[in-house]
Amino acid sequence: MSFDTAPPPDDTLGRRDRERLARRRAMLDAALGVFGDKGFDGATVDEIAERAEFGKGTLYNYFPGGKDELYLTLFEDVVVGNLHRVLDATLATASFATAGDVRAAYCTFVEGVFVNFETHRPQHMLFMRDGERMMLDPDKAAFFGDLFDRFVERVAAPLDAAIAAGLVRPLPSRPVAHLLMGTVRGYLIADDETRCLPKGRPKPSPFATPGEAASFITSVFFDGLLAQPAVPADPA
Amino acid sequence: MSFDTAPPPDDTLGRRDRERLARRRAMLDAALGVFGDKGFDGATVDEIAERAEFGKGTLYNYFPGGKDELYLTLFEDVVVGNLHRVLDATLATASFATAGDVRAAYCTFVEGVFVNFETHRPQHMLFMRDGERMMLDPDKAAFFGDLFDRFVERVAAPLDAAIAAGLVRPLPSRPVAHLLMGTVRGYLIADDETRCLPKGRPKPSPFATPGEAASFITSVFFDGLLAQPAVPADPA
DNA sequence: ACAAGACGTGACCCATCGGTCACGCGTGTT
DNA sequence: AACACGCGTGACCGATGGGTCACGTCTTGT
Repeated sequence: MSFDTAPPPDDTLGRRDRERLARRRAMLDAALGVFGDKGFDGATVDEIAERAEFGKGTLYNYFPGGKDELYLTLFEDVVVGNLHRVLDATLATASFATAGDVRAAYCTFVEGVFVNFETHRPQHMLFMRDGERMMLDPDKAAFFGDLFDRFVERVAAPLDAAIAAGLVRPLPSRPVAHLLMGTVRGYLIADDETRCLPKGRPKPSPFATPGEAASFITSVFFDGLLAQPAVPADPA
Repeated sequence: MSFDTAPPPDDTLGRRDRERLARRRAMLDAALGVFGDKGFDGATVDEIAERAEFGKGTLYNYFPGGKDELYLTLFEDVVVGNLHRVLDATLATASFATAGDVRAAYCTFVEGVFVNFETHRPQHMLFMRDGERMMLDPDKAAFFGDLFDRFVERVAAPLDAAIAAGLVRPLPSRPVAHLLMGTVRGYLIADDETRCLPKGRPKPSPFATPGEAASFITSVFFDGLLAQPAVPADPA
């Protein structure tokens, strides 16, 4: 597991500063691993320090806020950062001429989220699992709520354009975006729940690739379940 | 907060047995409150015992498995029990003649879940928040996965009928049910996340009543987002 | 009325863990 | 080469909380 967030090391930085940066990264990397494996409450600062191959004191030099600071930093930089980057690479750069374009753009976006999830499962499970727990603390709740809210806003923006162009039904865009993100999240959580099933029960989500799962969700979301209108699904 | 799950006290039981039952209930009730307020890790057995107005030792007499046993019992009896009862009262008794029937039945079901959620927020947050954390332990993961799986199966069954009748597109029913439950869950989680928002940001989900939220989700799910087919939404 | 046992009790035990701090090594400076 | 200081270090501390157990009380059966 490794970051793909940090900006390329800036050559204008002194050696000392670069070393500091590298250590910070190593520590966050280790924290990510431990948090991912054990969850927030299950993780211990000792184990993080050990995995980072530093003394616990050193860790507190770099992150005086301790466990919480590590977690929140990780969350904002890595998890939310990843999601925004997926968004940048898909929805944010899309332009719509037809309803099929909208559908395809959101499908690509959702697929991107799933791929990102596959690649960085631990940090996302961290998000899914412990983010919600943080809601119990009002300060953290505000922090998380704000991050989520900002993200939803960016997901909603292209929808507004599509609605203005008459390509999508005039539903309120923010609730739709909210629902879409909730769906993705709920799907991933529920999927994880059935990952290690007892006996030989058939998995309820038999999608082999993120692409299949994404087009399934997109199909439901954009075309609806009903047979009546027999939507001629626009090939991307 | 109080149970609405326990079967009416059986008169065939001796006084001793009825007392035991009542105490169990009081303990579970207290545990539910504390877990709901503090989360699984945040809750302490002492506080549960105190709120139940019993000694800690007594609590261990009734639940030798301690904290875990309390939590798992609670989860299965209360949370999953509630959901099954909602399902019994809605989907399980519905019969479909038209596509509108299907749509209405699932809308009622989703609304039922939302209403239940409003009424029993703590236990459901317990489910949302800490259920996922339990996945880290393989044994518990099997337990939760199985419960969820069984529930999904029941949600999927009416869909099969609707598909067989040609009312719903021939999508695989279990993944659809899986997705629907994931959506509801994701919606509720995301909604909770924005419940205590900083500043005066507009809430992304402005639905005042469970009914509105449910018909919104149903509309997206059944009619799709696209404007093209202009689905004539069947009034229930 | 007395004995016996069932059951509630909370003080106690000990493991765990987040966080601290006095020490000393190594680096860079004079 | 000697000195000084930044910084890494891990032993240590205090709090917390899950789980136990010897004791007392209250019911029950004789």
